[in-house]
Amino acid sequence: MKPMASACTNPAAGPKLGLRERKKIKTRQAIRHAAYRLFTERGYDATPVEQIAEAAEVSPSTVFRYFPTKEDIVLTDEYDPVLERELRGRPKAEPPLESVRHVIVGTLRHSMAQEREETALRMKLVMDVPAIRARMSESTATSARVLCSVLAERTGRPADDLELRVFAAAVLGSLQEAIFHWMEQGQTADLEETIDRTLAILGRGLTL
Amino acid sequence: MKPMASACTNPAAGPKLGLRERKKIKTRQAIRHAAYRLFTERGYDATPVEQIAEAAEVSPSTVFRYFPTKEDIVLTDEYDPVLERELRGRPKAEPPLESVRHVIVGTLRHSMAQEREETALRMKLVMDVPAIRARMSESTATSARVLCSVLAERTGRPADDLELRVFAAAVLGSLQEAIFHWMEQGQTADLEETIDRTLAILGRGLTL
Amino acid sequence: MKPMASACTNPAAGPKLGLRERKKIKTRQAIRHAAYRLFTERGYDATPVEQIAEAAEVSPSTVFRYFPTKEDIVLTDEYDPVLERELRGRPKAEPPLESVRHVIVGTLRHSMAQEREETALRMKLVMDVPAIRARMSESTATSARVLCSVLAERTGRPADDLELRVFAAAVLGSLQEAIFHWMEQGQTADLEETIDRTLAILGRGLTL
Amino acid sequence: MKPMASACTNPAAGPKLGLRERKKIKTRQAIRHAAYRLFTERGYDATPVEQIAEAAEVSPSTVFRYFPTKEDIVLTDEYDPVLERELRGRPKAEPPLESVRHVIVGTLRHSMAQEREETALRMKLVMDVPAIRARMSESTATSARVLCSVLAERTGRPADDLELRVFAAAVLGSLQEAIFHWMEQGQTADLEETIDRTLAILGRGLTL
DNA sequence: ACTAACGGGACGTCCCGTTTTT
DNA sequence: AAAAACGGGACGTCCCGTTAGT
Repeated sequence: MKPMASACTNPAAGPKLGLRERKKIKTRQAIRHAAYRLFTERGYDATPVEQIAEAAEVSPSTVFRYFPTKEDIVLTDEYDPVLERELRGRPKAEPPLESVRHVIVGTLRHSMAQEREETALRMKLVMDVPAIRARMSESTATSARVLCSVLAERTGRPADDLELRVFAAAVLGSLQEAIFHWMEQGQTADLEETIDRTLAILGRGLTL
Repeated sequence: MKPMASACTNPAAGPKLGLRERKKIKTRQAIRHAAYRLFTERGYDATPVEQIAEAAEVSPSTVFRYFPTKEDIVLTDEYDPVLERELRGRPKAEPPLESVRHVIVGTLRHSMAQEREETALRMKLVMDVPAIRARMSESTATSARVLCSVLAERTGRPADDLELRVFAAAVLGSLQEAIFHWMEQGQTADLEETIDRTLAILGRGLTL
Repeated sequence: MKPMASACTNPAAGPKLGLRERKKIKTRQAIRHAAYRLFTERGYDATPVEQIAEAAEVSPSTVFRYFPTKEDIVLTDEYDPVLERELRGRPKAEPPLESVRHVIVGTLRHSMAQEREETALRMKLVMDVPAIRARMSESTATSARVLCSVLAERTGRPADDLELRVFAAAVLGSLQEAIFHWMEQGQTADLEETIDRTLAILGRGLTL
Repeated sequence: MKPMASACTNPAAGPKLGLRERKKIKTRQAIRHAAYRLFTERGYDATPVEQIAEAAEVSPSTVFRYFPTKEDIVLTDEYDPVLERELRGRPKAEPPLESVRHVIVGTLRHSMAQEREETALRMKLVMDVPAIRARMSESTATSARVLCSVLAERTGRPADDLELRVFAAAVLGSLQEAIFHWMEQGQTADLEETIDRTLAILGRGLTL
């Protein structure tokens, strides 16, 4: 579940990390931030990696060392482990859709509070840049697998059960659509409420 | 709705087309066939447009005129108009999910009958080649818009109604997943039945 | 047999070639000449393709269109067909070693007369630049195959006959060594005589 | 003379080496083995040094310290000193070609007995991978120099005598060709006999 | 009109030398 | 002293728009 939020790679997180580790995290963020800024200013396709490197004050090689491709600058995040952990933390008896709802809403709320700017830009990029939107589907697929595996465990079904996979695909696909919808409305609506409505639609069965 | 089938661009289809038109369609198919063959032999990324052109006995420029990008060779099809027409042809009173089911199953049955080879390869490519799978999401998005617009008309809702969009996203996302599932099972199951089950899951409401 | 001479790609050769063809040959030569000049001035490794392109007044892309790799600028030539033709032109009854001698000496004489500068530089590059010397062995292998096939025909043996292949390998290997030897002597000796001696050594049987 | 055999760097060989020395040799072998395995699995060009390092459980820097370049992993061996020693060990009066025959056959027999697997893979790599085959010629050139110097001593000629160099070039070139021939025949023939025949051809004088 | 050739630029890979941590 | 990370630069591939020949 990385739809739209970046992982919380707070450099001050653990005091256990060596200087090296901390520096790496800082570099990673520097690159991402520089990229986001430039993407906003002049667009994704019009921003060569070289300029990102320059803005982040690293060499292009370094950018590629951190992010295998340019798209990964936007897409790589560390959310799936979070998703997995949070989901496992929900009570076993809770209806799956309800668990998902809690986790999503919670995560999103956190993102919007901590890194509103960046989260919003990320959403915008996913919406607007075809190359990124395209790559996004890979991310979603990964999250879908994670979701499946957690639900498989909880329900005792095999992880490649059709129903499980349909569940995951429908939920994640719809959530992305919900976010797009919300953004196209100018972000005027209440995002959480939009998500609630979306999942409710899925829960009640698709009729119109 | 192009998930996995190519449009029926049979050059002998309509006797109405002028010689020029028919030649164009033939070229288009020659390129596509050459591309498919090469993609199968050596992989998508390892096949430059130039080789496709060579195999199809046209110039790279020509490939380029027929398909704006390489990915479009795989993805461009002419299905959405078909989808739209078929959907409109369903009785107004029919539940939307049922209409979709009819259209999808019908289309797929036709594809598998007429162009089994190519349809299968196409599915395989969509599953296996990241770049294509990625672009696929664009296709799906387009189909989603078409689906929305038809349903909007039928239900009298606005085309950007949240519920409509969630409906479309959930249905199309799940269908793709269903097809992947079916392929991973070695295509042993009955595809139509798999689709029926998938849509039934969505219709009854997502519970596990 | 491209050991050290470049093919005679005289642009004025055939009056039959269209403007397009002639221009291509000119471009090819322009690139080669520019490269040779720069290699001489500042060394092979120290000359990036970009500078070659600049000097030849074409774009780097064009350089790569003409020569798949930088090494090919030095190594690609069109000599094997010449070798083959000339060899076939020799009387069937002539001892093979004698035929080879004639062809080599003749070709070399021609190169040295027509393009002395370039031939010499080429030899020097093959001697001095490891990467080129390395690639040279590929060239030699190709020539060896050509030589084998001609001799196979003449003698009625299969082309992969051990004796044939040993013949070709020994001859071509020794010739290269002879040329290196001649160059290291400061090109003071008579090259043709050096070659004669070399082949005589092979002909009489390796003893010391 | 490293045509195809790796030096016997058995870590348990000499009890004289200090612990440190032995560890170095082990690392060297670990890297080489890892590299060989990966080259076999996925090809030479497709295996970055970084992966080799990973597989050998050392850092890329370390690989780099042991082997100046990637190609050296395959090519660096310690055979020339062996060649030299063995050659010097042959009786002075023995015809040079006979001495060479003895040494080559002996060495090869040993390699095939002790490290058949690795020797075979090495031969295969030299045949199949252009980059390695190319670098091989460097090796051969070095061996040729060694061969020349030994023969120079024995015959009292200068080391850069044309005849000496032709001798060495012809012998080593032909030997490689013989090995290729033998491999292409599916390694069915007797390798030693093939070598005997090859040197006999050279000894009797090149006629067909 | 059609097609070949070119330009220009981005991408991503690799290599190897240098600087920084550990 | 060993390693990790970085810098810098070259290479070669690809794409797609433009120009120029046939």
